[in-house]
Order: sequence, then structure tokens, then C-alpha cells
Amino acid sequence: MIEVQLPDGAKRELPDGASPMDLAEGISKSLAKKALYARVNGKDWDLVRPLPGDAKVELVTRDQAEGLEIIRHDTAHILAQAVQELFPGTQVTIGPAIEDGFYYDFARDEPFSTEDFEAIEKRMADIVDRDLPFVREVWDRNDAIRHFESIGEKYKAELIRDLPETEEITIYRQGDWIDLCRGPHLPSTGRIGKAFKLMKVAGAYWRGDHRNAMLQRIYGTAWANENQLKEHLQRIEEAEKRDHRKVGRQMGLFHMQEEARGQVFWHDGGWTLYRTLENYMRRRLQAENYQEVKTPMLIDRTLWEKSGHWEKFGENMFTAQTEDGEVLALKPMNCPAHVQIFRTGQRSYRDLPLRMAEFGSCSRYEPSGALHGLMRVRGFVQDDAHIFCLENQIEDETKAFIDLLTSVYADLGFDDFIVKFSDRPETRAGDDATWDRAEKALRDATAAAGVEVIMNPGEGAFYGPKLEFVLRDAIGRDWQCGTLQVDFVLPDRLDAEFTGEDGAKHRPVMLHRAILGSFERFIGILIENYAGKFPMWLAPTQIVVATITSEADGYALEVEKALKVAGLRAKADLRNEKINYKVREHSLAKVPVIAVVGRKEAEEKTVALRFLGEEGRNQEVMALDAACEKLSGEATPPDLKRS
RNA sequence: GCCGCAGUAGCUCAGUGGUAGAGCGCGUCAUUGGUAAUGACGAGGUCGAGAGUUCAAUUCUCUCUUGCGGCACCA
Repeated sequence: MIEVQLPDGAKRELPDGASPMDLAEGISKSLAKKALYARVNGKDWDLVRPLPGDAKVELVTRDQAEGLEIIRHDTAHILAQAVQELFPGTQVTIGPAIEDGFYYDFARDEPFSTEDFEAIEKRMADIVDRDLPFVREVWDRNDAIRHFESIGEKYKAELIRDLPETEEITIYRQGDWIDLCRGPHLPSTGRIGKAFKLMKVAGAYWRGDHRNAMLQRIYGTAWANENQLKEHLQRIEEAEKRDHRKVGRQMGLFHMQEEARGQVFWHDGGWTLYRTLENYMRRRLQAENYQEVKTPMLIDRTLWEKSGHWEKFGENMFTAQTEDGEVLALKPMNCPAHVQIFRTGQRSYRDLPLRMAEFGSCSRYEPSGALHGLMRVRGFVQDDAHIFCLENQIEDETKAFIDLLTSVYADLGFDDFIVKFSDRPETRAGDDATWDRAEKALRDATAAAGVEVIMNPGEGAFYGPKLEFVLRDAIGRDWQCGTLQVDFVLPDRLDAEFTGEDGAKHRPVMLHRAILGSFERFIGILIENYAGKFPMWLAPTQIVVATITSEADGYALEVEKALKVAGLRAKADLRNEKINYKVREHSLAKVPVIAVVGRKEAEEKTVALRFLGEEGRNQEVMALDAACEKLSGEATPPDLKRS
């Protein structure tokens, strides 16, 4: 007999050789039905795999997030089986579970098309119906390599060859189809269910390396039941409606066109939003004792050579040549220019920390495939700043920065964001002791600021560790917005120095930091976050004065004027249209407030206010001057509201 | 940059080897209507660009270009 202990502490006796499935069946029929796999002494374990002896056993069911991961992984396996049944000669590679689904990478000369999906899905359903047991087998490493090579699966053979010698080679069999896999899997294909759907095909490099062959990746989604699948598809549909490219067009905020790839034509509405954001940031920075500067966009290559950008970043820089052969580059970053300002005159340790900010226009020749609406552009403006400081000021400056960033994000509607901590890369400048200190300073500062970080090992810049502040777009894609990077290298390369307490010259440390990242990307995220329904202070048009009859035209213009004098972005709509039409149109245009004026309001000098999306607040009738005061209060930017 | 898919009116989209159509929007006229679409009429397209096949190409083929989805990239 063996004794198993359940998560709640309860103990049960089972005969030798019993499996987690036997355990589940012993507890209840429904549990046995819902169970997908087990965790035995903390290790993932197939339900039908005999227990190793006395053990702590936890059963994972369909309702649990971890269970879903296994369903997705299993679905990837049946996708691979279905594809190989339908398209002989296709090689399989890898197929993991990912957020919301799974993918599988195939090697095949002919491209897959979404038109193949129906047939593949049908075959997958068929494999589920076959209810093939997943059988775990431990193979000899060389036998496995020989086997996969003999059937032409060179990618699988390569995978096995690269597994550490100590690793057990496990193969899972489903019917006559086998795959190299760590497991665990469900007892049989029938348990997967049919709440899956293939979503898209895409190219993907073997092992994520662009020097390798391009494989064909099929993405799919899979859920515990049909209902979850339906909800997921609906969520995607809803999210697509928030796409900033779509909303931006509908609201006339900006456009882009062929002749200026990756650059933005800001229209009146979008530029109003942009300037509102810029003014807000300027106030926030001023309050934190930043100075603001403006530096040239075109700078001679010699400076970029000195800074190291020409060598490291030259591929991504736009250049211009003068008639006498001088080569200039559009700045991809502001840092070298800021060092030039720092270098003018004498700097003392008393001047540090010196916080130099710029809304800096940068240009980068981004790879064509990377361009994406406002999120990834070739011409953009960073809310950039460089903090020149002493090494022992890094921690305080970082803490202050994180506090500022957190407050700005909260003002802009983002309470949740991810912080990634990228530490020393393999090739780096600076000695290990310096890196130790820099990383510790950053870690301590994040802890002091109370933010949790996700480690991103080896991804730091060559000149220092960095923090990345990541926001998520409507479709779940992550975008780095804020950043803070510690730099010991550039001050040295560009010869920045200050006089220390000791009277000697020293190198300052530079902190490169941005909160929004770029106005373009951040506005893209902002549009998606609010689905275009901006809070009053950000809305391009804050209020429309809509007339019911032309008799109220004169009064409507009076109202518009009064609202404008009160600092509001108001527009009068005197068109010869019904009020229903106007309300609908401006509501769809996401104008936060509509002031309706008819004969009655004109006589009484009142306005009837209608608030977007706030059913309970509809129809507040008030005197014009009271409305001006109330609305300008509501339209006050959050930082000014606090002060 | 790589793989795949796509480009038809301002927008969303239908369609065809014989030079195009809808809805919305736009314009004109009528209507002055109290909180999510008033009606009638009208204008508007080198069917992304170039080349090829063909008696004939928006439609088929190729190249380019841009967009979309991924991958790679994001110093």
C-alpha cells in the first residue's frame, strides 16, 4: 500500500502501482472526470502514470488555470498530428501553450493558408473523437535520435541532441503518432474537448534566430469549454474595436501615408490631445526640478562616432549629406546632445543631480516589418531626460522617478503596469563591482518604491542595467513605455565631468529615463485604454453646444464663447439637423459633454447638459455661468486639481 | 529585414476577362424637429503603381509599393 496526502492534509491509502486517476476515482466520479493531470511531490504527473510510492498528490482540474495550460498543450499535439495526417512530409518542431492558446511550428515547403484551417480543425475534432490514450514512454536518447532521423524529422532529432545528457527522453504516443515531449498530458485525446479554434498562420524562425530557416507557425486558442471559447472570441472582437488605428481614423486624430512611412500627420484633434499631454508632462517635470532644453535634430557624424552610436546604431540612423561632403545624422536619441549641454561651463558636485529634460524629436530607421500604427514609428518625440548624478544618488533618483512615473500613469488611467529589470548582459562595459553597485541601487530603489519587478536576465544595455515599464494594448500586446537606464559609459566617452568635493575632476553617472517613452506610442496606448472615450481633461473636444432650433443659434454661440472663455474646448453645432441626430453623432464621436440649447434655454439662459456614458447623469439643466464653472472644474487636469 | 495575407468612392465593404456597385459620409433642396439616424435629389472611382498574357485586364501572371498578422529587431 502507498499513502498519499492531499493538499488539504487528508491522507488516503492506495494499492501499490495506483495512479492519480485511481485516487480521483476513489474520491468522486465527478472529480475523476474533471481531473486533467496531477502534481506529485510538486512534479507534474500524468493521471494514468503510476505513483512512485508515498507522495503528496494534488489533482489539477479543468477549472484551474494550470489545467487550461495542459489542455492547450495537448491541443497543440493534436494540431501537429492532424497536420501530419493531412499534409504528409510536413516536419514538426515545437508547439507550446501560450497565453490564451498555443502554437505549433511546422517545416513544409508549401505555405499553409487560413483556408486549410477548416480541414485541419475537422481532423483535430476527429482525433478527439478517436479518444486516443496519451502514452508516456521513456526512450534511449540515441534510439530517439535515430528514430526521428529515420522518419525525416530532423528538427526533433536536433532538439533531442541538444537536451542535457541528464535529461530523461520522454515520448508521448497518441495512437500511432508520437512526439518528443516533457509532458504531462491528459489521459486521452477525448478529454481535450473541442473548445479550440485555429487563429492565424505566421512565419517564425527556427529557435527564434533570424539566421535559421523560416518555419510556419499555426496559432490556435483552446479553452476548457465552448462557452469560454465563445467569450474569448467576443473579447477579441471587442478589443479590435479599440484599435488605436481604427479609433484614430474614426475620430480624425491623425493619419499616416505612404510618402512618410512610420511618421504621423497629427490632425487638430490628435494634436490637441498631444499638446494637452505635453503640457501636463511639462508641469510634472517642472515640479520635480527638471530643467527643459531643446537640442538639434541634425548632428554631424563625428559626434555620433564619439558617442559610439555610429558604430552600434548606425544601421538605424537616417543620414543627410551636404554638398561639401559633410555627413549629418538625424538624432535617434537625445543623450549625446544633453551631454554637450552638460559639458558647457564648469559643473560642480553641488549641481548634481542635474535633471535635464527634452521633448526630443528622434528619428530611427526601424525595420519595415516593425512599424505598427503609432506604437512603432520612425519619427517620434520622447519625453526624455538625463539625470547627471553621483553614484550614491542613483537609488534616490530612481525611487523619485518611479514615484513620479507611478503618479503620472495613475493620472492617465493606468494603475497596472509591468516592470522589467534587465541586468548585466554578457558583453558589457564597466567592471563587475560597478555593475554590482548599479544593480543593487536599482533593486533597492524599486523595493523602496514598492513595485514588483520581473527579472529579465542579461537584457540590460551594455552600459548599465535598466528598468522597463510596460503597458498592454487592447489586443494584449505589451509595449515598453517608461524606462530608466543607468549609464557609466557615455559620460566617459563624451568626456562629461564635474569638480568633486575633493577639488578633482570626476565622471557623473547618467540616468536615461522616460515616462511616456514616446508621445506617439503612449497616445496609441491611451486611445486603446479609453477606447477613444477620453476623460474630460484629455478629450480633444470637451463639449458641443447643440441647438434644437435655429432660433437658439445666437444663444448657442454665446454659450460656446462663454465655455471657451472658461478654458473649455467647445464647439457649437448649429446645423439644420434634428437634436436626435446631433446627440447621436456627437455621442459616437465620444464628446464627453453635449450642451443642448433650445428656445427654453435661450430664454432662461441655461444649458441642458448630457454626459457621455453616464446614464444616471443625463439631463442636468443649469444656468450658463454655473455650467461653465462646473465643467471647467471637471476638465481640470488631475495634477492641477490636486494643487 | 523574413514568412503569409490583403489594397475597389472620404469610411466600411460587395463584385466581374467586355473600363463598376451598396450603406454611411459629402453637396443641393425641403423640413425648425426637445436628447442615439427627417425626406428627396445629386456629385464622387486611372478598381495601390508598373510591366506581361489577351481582340479586351479592376479581374490572370510577374515586379514594386503600402497596409495587416506573426517572427526577428527595439541600441
